[in-house]
Amino acid sequence: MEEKLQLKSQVCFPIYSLSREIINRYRPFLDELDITYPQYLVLMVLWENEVQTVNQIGEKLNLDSGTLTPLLKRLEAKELIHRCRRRSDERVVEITLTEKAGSLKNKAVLVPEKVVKDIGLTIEDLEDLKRIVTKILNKTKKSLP
Amino acid sequence: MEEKLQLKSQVCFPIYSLSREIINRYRPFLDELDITYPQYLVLMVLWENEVQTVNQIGEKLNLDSGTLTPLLKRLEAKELIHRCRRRSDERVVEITLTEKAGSLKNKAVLVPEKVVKDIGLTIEDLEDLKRIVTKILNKTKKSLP
DNA sequence: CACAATTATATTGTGCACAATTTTATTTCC
DNA sequence: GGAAATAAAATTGTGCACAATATAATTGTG
Repeated sequence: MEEKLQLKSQVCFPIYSLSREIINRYRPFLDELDITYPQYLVLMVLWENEVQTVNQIGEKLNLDSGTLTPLLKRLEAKELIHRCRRRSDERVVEITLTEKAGSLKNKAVLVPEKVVKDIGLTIEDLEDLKRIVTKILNKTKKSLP
Repeated sequence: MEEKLQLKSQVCFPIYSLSREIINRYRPFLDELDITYPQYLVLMVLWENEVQTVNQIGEKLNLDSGTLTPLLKRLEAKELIHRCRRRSDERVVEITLTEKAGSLKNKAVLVPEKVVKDIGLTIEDLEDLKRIVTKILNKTKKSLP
């Protein structure tokens, strides 16, 4: 019993720890762009497809409206997005990028490689990590109720 | 540039995503014990060593007092820990487990394997994941300023 | 011994996450 | 066409994370 409860034998703790650690490494670079990591993720989703509903963004990031609504309002306050209800269905809020967000993209694209270099990760590290994490993420989705 | 900014080519997003996913899988089991995942981590640290200061807990979990102080007060309110200033140095708050926390341990020890089974992870998944995540965590620590 | 520097924790403020509930709009089905 | 069911966001409330600052005790130094 003792062994099972030791932090070092836990599976989730290293992942939880690494997730926070990497986000902390992103912080100084994202501070320069005046955005947070979750805001950066939302912008990435939008850079891939410039018009999306709150729901569509939420599905891609696994975040609900309770998280997204205030986050999107902050992005709107920074003038990086517009929030506008769809004329044909007023329940839906469509999110679009502003020009300011477009010009941010040039700087944003450089951030991940800066972080990787900063930490000192190799291509092998990244590929190993991504392969196993993606594999397990797929299992978590398949095993849903 | 397009490719670099796609969510699927990001390193951190899968880890951030997996971390939240696993914590969500822990939730139903931890709900039965009436604790959260971060509270569970603090208890694990204490089950390894029954008397520790706030600082010692923070070092093991990489959490600061801004996070730990309110969390520890909630654990105290649940009567799982005691908080007591050290007589010989009043700056230090020593955290000790209550008997109630001791009896929780028997149930807590079973949680991780339930989660692993629930998701459908194999021993190989776990070992692969832990090996690469730990390797990268070590790099992040070595590369600190 | 006094006082500056250090140490340990607490406080404050912002921003996620997520559950539960509410609001408003749209469909569906008699 | 109107009530019930459904759908999309928003709201509310709790609990982390983390930066910045404050508070209080201890230690080091002249």
